[in-house]
Amino acid sequence: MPDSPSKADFLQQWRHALAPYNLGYKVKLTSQLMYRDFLERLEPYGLTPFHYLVLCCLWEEDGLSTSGIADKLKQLGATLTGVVDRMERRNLVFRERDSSDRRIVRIWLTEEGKQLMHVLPALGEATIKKATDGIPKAKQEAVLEVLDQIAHNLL
Amino acid sequence: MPDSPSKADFLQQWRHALAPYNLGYKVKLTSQLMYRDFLERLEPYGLTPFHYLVLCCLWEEDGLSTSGIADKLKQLGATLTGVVDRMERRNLVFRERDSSDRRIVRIWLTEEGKQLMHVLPALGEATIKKATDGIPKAKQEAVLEVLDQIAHNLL
DNA sequence: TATTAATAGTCAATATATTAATTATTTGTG
DNA sequence: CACAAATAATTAATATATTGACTATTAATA
Repeated sequence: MPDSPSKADFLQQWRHALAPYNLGYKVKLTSQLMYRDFLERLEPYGLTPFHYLVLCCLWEEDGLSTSGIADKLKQLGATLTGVVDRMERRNLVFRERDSSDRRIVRIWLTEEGKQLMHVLPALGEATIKKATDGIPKAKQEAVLEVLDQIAHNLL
Repeated sequence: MPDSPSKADFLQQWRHALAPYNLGYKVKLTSQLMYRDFLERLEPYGLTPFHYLVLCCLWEEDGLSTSGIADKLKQLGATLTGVVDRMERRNLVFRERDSSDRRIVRIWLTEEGKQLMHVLPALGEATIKKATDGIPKAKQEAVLEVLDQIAHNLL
């Protein structure tokens, strides 16, 4: 005889909360799979998806502070420090202390960082296109709304 | 004068592909926020969300191989090695070589690992409940479907 | 059966993430 | 003004993740 029926019943009752059926796991996996696909597309440029997120912020407003980027992306400052370190080494950005408030470090795009604006968004779009292939536009919109609502609920 | 209008227009055209508006970023953020919330609930037990995922697999079928768990969760074997190391140190599971095929390492629940089945799913549900507060059930179901479709498209 | 293939797992190097501690600077208040 | 509190950024320690290399074992095949 396999496991007693009570255990299977118990697990079935909690199915919505158990991996690999629950929302948390599915969101995590989706995030990971999109990360993998995008990382592969960025590979020829020696960039990572996180570099892209930071570049997006700076394309919109160059010279943001470390915490300004962190706020915009809902990331922790400590994470940004490491990412900006590697972006600086990769010659995408450089740091500069704010002269009027020397606690603040401002991040500026290099010429290369600026020029990538004309290349990278198309790569991001390619990942999104592959991911959402066959999913009706209305459903895609609904998902974006739900994700915004979840973020709002947890922030 | 601020930036030339052409740059703003250019970015507006790519809005759906740019952080923090694009699908990839929103999925990543949602994943991170649910991770943070769940991690906090697991803190009294000294566990992480990843430990929970592995435990879910083993509650359903104890004695899975490392790659069996990796397959079920779509994770890489190399990642599982580290996670199982820490779960073993935490006394949640133990490893055993398969006697008929000595390449295979089977992962077994300890008594503590088994007992947590009666505690942890409620914590996972609490995170999901907080995350999906105010979102109609139909919309939640639609999102789960879309996430499955995306995973299918990228796997 | 002697080798070659393939498979299972681990290890090493690097890049996110999180928390907690630390430094430098500025603000607020008595 | 002096000094405590708040803020910005970094560092350290630990835990995911990814790729590529490596070991041990088993399967496949000439």
